[in-house]
Amino acid sequence: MQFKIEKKLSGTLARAGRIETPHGEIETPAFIVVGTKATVKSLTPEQISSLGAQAVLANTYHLYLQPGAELVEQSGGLGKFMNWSGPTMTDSGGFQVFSLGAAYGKELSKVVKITDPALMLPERFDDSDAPRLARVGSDGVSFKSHLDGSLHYITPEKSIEIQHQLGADIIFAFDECTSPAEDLRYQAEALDRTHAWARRCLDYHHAQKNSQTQALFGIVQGGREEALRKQSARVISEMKTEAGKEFDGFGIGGSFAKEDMQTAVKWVNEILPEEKPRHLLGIGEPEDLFMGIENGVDLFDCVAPARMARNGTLQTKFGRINILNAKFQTDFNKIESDCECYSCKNYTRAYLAHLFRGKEMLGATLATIHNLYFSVNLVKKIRQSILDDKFAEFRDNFLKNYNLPTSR
RNA sequence: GCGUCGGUGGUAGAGUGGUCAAUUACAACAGACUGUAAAUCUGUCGCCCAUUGGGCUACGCAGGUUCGAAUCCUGCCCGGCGCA
Repeated sequence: MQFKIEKKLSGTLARAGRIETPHGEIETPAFIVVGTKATVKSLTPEQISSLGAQAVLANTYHLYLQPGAELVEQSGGLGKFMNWSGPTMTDSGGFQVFSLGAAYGKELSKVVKITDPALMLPERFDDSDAPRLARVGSDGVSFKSHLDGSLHYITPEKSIEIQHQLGADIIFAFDECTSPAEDLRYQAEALDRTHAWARRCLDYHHAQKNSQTQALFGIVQGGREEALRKQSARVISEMKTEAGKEFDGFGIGGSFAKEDMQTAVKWVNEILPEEKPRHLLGIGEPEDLFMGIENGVDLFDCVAPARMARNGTLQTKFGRINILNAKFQTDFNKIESDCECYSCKNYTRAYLAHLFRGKEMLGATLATIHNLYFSVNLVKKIRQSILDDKFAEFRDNFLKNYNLPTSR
């Protein structure tokens, strides 16, 4: 994998560039489409490609459980298996440490509000006895399968081994994504673990020949704490094997309070080496994309557009609409005026409303095409605005419209 | 005509003397969703005020029994089934 910066936007950390992988290029900044179980839910690869997506991110934990990493390997690797010929990535399973662990059964999500009850606890308490499917040990994480209850112990080496079998172009170190509700003591402890695991991932990766074709990104954690974030950025970016091998790029992970996200990203990206790509894991609402790019992020992935699409919420430049609202039954306009996606070029809001009310599968497909096009294309337009030196103008104009509280 | 079973909120369908404005599901109306435990979840869902709460009208129609009836009795109307 190689990364080239084409243009930097002065006065900010923003840059436009391109990543070369064995399966093609990714022009950055880029919005990577999520295909957790080797499928972007409801879409064929042709549809993924024609909406403009450049790469697909799948998940180690999910594919390990089903259908199994060996099987994917036998089939010729992730891309071959799912018939996606472009670049692929796999997340390490680190997010599942959070979503199936501390966040299991709770209302905690990847991004919380600073006023969230979970953050407002008068005192921290130990809830490690609460039901959860993932438990952190010193050596790795034990998972109780959400599919059949079977037990699995994932170590850093195991995660990399699975990711080697899956064979994506870019893979991630196994980390511990922490809850934003954890106290400083726990965040520091978890960060030490994430660093130790990163080291083991890096060592294991470079001991295998897969390291010649697959790139490994290290993940920065540290929660909401400036000192921890900066420490993590330094540790991960300076980490080397005995032979001097480093991470090929970086992920910025964690569960954020929305209000803290910008500062956290900035702290980190001011430290990470400029010449390597940075991926802001799991983030991708429009405001976040502008924020991330302005603060030096090259890659995003986010399930929100696809999930929202399946649940009937569609993106427009004037904000979201819920296609299930009564008024759309007789609205014969496009989902979004001026949108060039397949769904907008061929169907009306009224038709989408009908499909959703009838619970027809095509509704999910058309909505997903639109929402993913919206996010992918938004980042492409931001990229172009960097190349044209019109970033601030484009951002201000977009956000002004997007946040209009008026009719959509 | 006789017998029999049944008529409950937009729909289906619980309830069979007080804890019933009435379980539940669907529909309807809104909301949420950020490295996918998610084609999911949450709220509202007789009318009128209200902050907790209160008032009113309601379980085919009309009477009745009872302190109290969706629930019991009588008659009527409507529907299914059986026998003529």
